[in-house]
Amino acid sequence: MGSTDRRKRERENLQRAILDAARDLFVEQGFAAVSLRKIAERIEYSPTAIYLYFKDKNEILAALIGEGFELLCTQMHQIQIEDPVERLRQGARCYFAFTRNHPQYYALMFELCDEDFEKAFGPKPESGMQAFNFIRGAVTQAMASGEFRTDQPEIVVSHTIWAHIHGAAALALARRLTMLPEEHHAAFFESVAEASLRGFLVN
Amino acid sequence: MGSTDRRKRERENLQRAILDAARDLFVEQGFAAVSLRKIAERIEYSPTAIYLYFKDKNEILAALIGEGFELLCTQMHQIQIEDPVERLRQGARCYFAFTRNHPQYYALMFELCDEDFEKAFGPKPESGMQAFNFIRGAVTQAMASGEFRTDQPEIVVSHTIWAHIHGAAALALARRLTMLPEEHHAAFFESVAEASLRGFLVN
DNA sequence: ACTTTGAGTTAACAGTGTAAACTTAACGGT
DNA sequence: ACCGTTAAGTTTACACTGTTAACTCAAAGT
Repeated sequence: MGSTDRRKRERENLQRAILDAARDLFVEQGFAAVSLRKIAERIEYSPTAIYLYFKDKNEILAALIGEGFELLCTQMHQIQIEDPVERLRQGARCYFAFTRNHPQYYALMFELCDEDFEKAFGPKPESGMQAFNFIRGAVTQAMASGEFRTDQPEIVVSHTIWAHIHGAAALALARRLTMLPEEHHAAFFESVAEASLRGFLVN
Repeated sequence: MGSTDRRKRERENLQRAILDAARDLFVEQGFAAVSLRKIAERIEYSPTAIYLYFKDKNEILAALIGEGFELLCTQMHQIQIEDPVERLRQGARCYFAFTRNHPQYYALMFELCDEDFEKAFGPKPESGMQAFNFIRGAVTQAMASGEFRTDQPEIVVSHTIWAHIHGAAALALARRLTMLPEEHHAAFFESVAEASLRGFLVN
């Protein structure tokens, strides 16, 4: 036939258009300030047409969050370094680069209330946890190879490192680094990447 | 007279009642989900009465944020330990205790958009920065006494420590610690407090 | 006793998310 | 070539939001 194929393709195109418009508007004006009517106007459809593709406003947010995590995971997985410690360093840099290059996604991904979070991760939690598993894998390996101390459980060490990296990203995103002169920004992120590991290295 | 005094007192009482009702509702339902009408209903006044006491909804949020920082500062200032490193450790514990005991305030204080932030800190920025200055003071002292290495600027070290502590608090608040078994929670926070410092200690 | 003041209310507006009813065009089977 | 069905989209409507303007009314000052 091909005609049903075309319909399906058109459906997916519109869904994509909604997501693109929503993402751009969220970036420009923030999630709360964007109404379905604004999205509808941008894609030149009636507001209620969106409900044929998404259950409600939160669901389109959840879809964008999913995309954000996939994007982050893709970039993380491009890191192929044998040494686990160096891999962690590079992972932190990758994480920071993501928050710098896609602040819009990061804001959506980590400034959410619980319901939205579950909506985003209920269907595919594996994607959201892969960034964290990146850390866990490296920590496990570093402990096995003797580069990391083993006086604390791996899960605690992994969470500690994650907290450090996430904290720096969160402060930067919330524009809480106004006390830090611009010329020290790079040194700060490098310091975070290093300090998050140094406490766990042997000697 | 006394009568004008009573009027003034009544004014302040109602303002307090608005703030209390708003805080409780924000805790229960989140900032976005609370309408002025709900607040008004709880204090048994008409919705527009609130506008006689606050310019708009954001201003009542800003007022609560200010209260939150004052509360945090009060608790921080009760720490009177000479040794700067031990003071930092205790400060981190105090910070975590605050997020545990007043998650409602912490959420308001650190999940805000920029305009709200400026509204909250425009009038009194000193209060908001005092928690950070607590860190700076201790780091400066630790560098002077030789307990901390001095191969990085104090401002970078202070931010790094802040990022670590804030990151742990933010993860806990966003309920991102589901991978961490309950029995490891205390160890995690202690690990964060320790790891945030260990990278900067001499030998 | 009269005016002024200020606290509070009612009514209204523009904008929100969302559901239900309606339209319209394209498809599959006869 | 027609017809019924189905899917896509629109119009209309509702209950709710933050906020402004106009109004009421009791107390205070003179």
